[in-house]
Amino acid sequence: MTRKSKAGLEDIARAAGVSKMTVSRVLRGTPGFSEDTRARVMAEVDRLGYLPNRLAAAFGPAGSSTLVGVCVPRFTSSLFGSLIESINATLARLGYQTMIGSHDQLPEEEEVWLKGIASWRPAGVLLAGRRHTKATLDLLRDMTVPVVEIWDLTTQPIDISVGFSHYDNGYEMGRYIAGQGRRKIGYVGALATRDTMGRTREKGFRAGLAEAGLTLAATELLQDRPSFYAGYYGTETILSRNPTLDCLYYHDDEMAIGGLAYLAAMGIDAPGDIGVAGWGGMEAAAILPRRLTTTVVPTTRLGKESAEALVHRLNGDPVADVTVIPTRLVPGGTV
Amino acid sequence: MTRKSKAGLEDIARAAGVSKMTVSRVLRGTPGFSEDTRARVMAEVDRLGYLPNRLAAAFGPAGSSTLVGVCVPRFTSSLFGSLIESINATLARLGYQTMIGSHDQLPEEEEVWLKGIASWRPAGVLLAGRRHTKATLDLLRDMTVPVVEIWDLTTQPIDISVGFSHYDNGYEMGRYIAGQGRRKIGYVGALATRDTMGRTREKGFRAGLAEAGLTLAATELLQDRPSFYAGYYGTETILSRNPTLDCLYYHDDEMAIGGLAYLAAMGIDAPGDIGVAGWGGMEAAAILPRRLTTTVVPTTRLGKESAEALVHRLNGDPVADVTVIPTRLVPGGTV
DNA sequence: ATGAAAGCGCTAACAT
DNA sequence: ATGTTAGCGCTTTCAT
Repeated sequence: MTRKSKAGLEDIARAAGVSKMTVSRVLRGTPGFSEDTRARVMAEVDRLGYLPNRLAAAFGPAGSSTLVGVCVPRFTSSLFGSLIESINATLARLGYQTMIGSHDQLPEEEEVWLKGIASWRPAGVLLAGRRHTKATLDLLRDMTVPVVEIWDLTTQPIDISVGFSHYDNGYEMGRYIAGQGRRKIGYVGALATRDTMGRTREKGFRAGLAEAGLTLAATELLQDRPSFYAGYYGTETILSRNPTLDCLYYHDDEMAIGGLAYLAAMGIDAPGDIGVAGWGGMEAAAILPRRLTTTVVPTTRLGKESAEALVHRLNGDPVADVTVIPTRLVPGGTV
Repeated sequence: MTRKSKAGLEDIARAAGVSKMTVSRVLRGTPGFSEDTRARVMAEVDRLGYLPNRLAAAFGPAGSSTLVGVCVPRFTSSLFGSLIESINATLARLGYQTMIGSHDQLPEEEEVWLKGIASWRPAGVLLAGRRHTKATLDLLRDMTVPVVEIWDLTTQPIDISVGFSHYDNGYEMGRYIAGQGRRKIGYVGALATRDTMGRTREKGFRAGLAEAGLTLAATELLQDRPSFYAGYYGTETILSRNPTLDCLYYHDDEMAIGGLAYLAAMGIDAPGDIGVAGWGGMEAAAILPRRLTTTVVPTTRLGKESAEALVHRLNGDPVADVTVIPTRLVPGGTV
């Protein structure tokens, strides 16, 4: 089934009247051939439609793979979508191929993914997971390749960390909302049973409120993944149990927008009757009738810098252990 | 830099007192070993933390790679996000690893991506591109692996095709909108200079309108990629030039929702003053105050069926050359 | 500037 | 049930 009808180094060498080694040098630009030879070799490469076999190259003692593994919670989120877009574009530009995985906030799934990926001997991996299993950490150590932890900043980076503090994001929003005069504030989260970064933001949020002498009046943690729907129904639920809340902070913008849709459907005015704040800075948040108050995360920059950090490490260039990507709380018209 | 500190088949064989070949058989479950041997081998595998080297396995004469390449226009779209999610989940479940790429509707970018991927000798590829360069077609042929064209249905599938007709989607919406009594209809598209499937839907849309004796009254093709913003500004533009339009059909739901945001901001009522229809069936479309009229595309099913088709072909199981994934026009409250 | 030889870790084919 | 041999296509080393 997987027959190779293709020419190899040997075939080109024969056709060009040189040795395999010379062809290899020409192809990789390693010194050791004349201009005349180069031209002859390249002519044959084109004529025979030579397709390199990186498997063989990566397999050999040299072991130079250009495969990079990237694992995120999921792809169905505007934020992770643009993060992947940026990482992939950056890696592709630098000559690497991206292998993906999603763990749905389950460290065990990340572990399963990593085992499958590790056997391909990737040049490095980027992980957007909150937690890692012991087996994952052991494997990462054994792999002896650069590991970039992205999205959150970890206190103990395995290798390189590029991201920002979710705790600080929540804290900042807590202070902002308290400063707007809101007093009975609720939090609507998702993936209740899993350790998401949203929970970290919630912790920071509580601390920010505490700074102003407030406590979180209600919390609604849904089992579902964050989504527009989840925000819609989560709002319905939290308000049915706590009708007097005057502000809601959401796991992310999609949920906040879903919440706004619920409020609009019920004729509840935001920010008049109730304030709404999201997180992430998705594009849609900026074109709402009233722009959503949220924390903007520069996903494109984060993706680019994390991919570049990995490649710098591979090239032996100096890389900071921790790179902070600044986020920005953007007050909108909803709180 | 890429040193392997890991045990190989040889090490396990020595430790278990058998040959490499026996270890290989145990690991792959190929017949030819006793239960006693199996237990002994597996004990050593665990003890030594053996990590298989698929590079070597795929490289050999057997050439059994479990790498699959997937190329879509972009990742920053709710539809492609859930498509990738579904493809990746399905492939992972079946034991494959996903390598990604995006071509931004440029066949040349798909070609560049494919060349990078092909050298890793993937087991197969899934392509969501509208068009392919000649070099791409040649390379796909030379690769001798299954190729699944997804998203659109092609008249001449290279190998396997899983998708639906974008032309029919547009046609159906054209007839529907005409049937709703709209008469001065405009189309707001994106990526004007590229051959997108949106253009195919537009053609079908025109044909659907023609069926009712109507012609498209205005077209606004933006240079930008489809997005909420693009829909917002595209609507502003088309209406400033054609103030009397009574309905707008958009490249996708994100643009339609952006359009609705513009209309709301300007105090223009939908569907009262102007009708709005999108395409794709993104989740947000269903929670708007008035549900968006759109064509729902079952991205999860499409992803699953296309990935399964690829694996069936690899397993030698029968596969239909063309699989139609039905879409559904869902009338909402916007037209 | 060029070539010859060795070997990466694994599996198919062929013994025993 | 188990072992031995050969070789996948490339790059590294060490000649010349």
